[in-house]
Amino acid sequence: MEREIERCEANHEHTKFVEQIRQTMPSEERLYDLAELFQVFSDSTRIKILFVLFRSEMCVCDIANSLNMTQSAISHQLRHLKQMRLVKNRKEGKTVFYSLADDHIVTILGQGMEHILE
Amino acid sequence: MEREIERCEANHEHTKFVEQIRQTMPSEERLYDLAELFQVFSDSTRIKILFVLFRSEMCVCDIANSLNMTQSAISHQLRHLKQMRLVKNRKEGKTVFYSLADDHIVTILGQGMEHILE
DNA sequence: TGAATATATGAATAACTGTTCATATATTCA
DNA sequence: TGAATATATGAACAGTTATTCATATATTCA
Repeated sequence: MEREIERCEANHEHTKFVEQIRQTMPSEERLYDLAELFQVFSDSTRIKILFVLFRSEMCVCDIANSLNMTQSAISHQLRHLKQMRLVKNRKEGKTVFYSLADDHIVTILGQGMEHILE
Repeated sequence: MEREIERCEANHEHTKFVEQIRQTMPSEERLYDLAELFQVFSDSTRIKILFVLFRSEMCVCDIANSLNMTQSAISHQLRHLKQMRLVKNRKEGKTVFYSLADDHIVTILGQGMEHILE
């Protein structure tokens, strides 16, 4: 798709093109939510947790052991993951089992992995 | 130094699992790279830039105008996007045109958008 | 050449984030 | 009951980050 090249000179703030972009851009709120979602993927501890849960549901203690980290650190991160609806949990006695919430997670991680391996 | 493994009742049943997970997990380096990639998606300014470039290539000045931000702020962010190979650029005289680097970006943003709209 | 323009970048700062530590809550079972 | 266990959470601290400001670099053109 070819496009006419616009020169950067004073007063292009109101060019048609810039106006179009401003109008077709998702709302500030959605863009913020989107950034917030990816923010959850932006920490290697949280990514590790997701990889672990990709295999099967697991309790907090086992996640911590698998990743060689403290229960507290994992619990804090699970909180973020849950808030962003990337994981869900179920309680069984004293134990809380976490699992992946939906399929977007696998796709997103997969695409990310493809990108960095290119 | 290896941390002491914390015991929980559930853990007794899953010790073998924990070992398996440790072995099938991607390397620390890859997990770190993956987190770093998503970190780039985790700021709404950078997401806005990607949305703008999704439409067509564009010079720094026009991106700044479209988003109503300073040239400096945009330039700093484009640097991050370029470092992570999410955008590429070409120079034409004084002007530098940026564009999306590959298709993973569209997929990742699309999946993210689907997730938050659910 | 020098003025004008487009972009890049270093430093500073305010805001944010992940982990640890201490402790709270919730559940089981003796 | 109370002890033991699993998880959650508030506060603090160290490290990171996005923007601004000032300025540098690069290019065009008169």
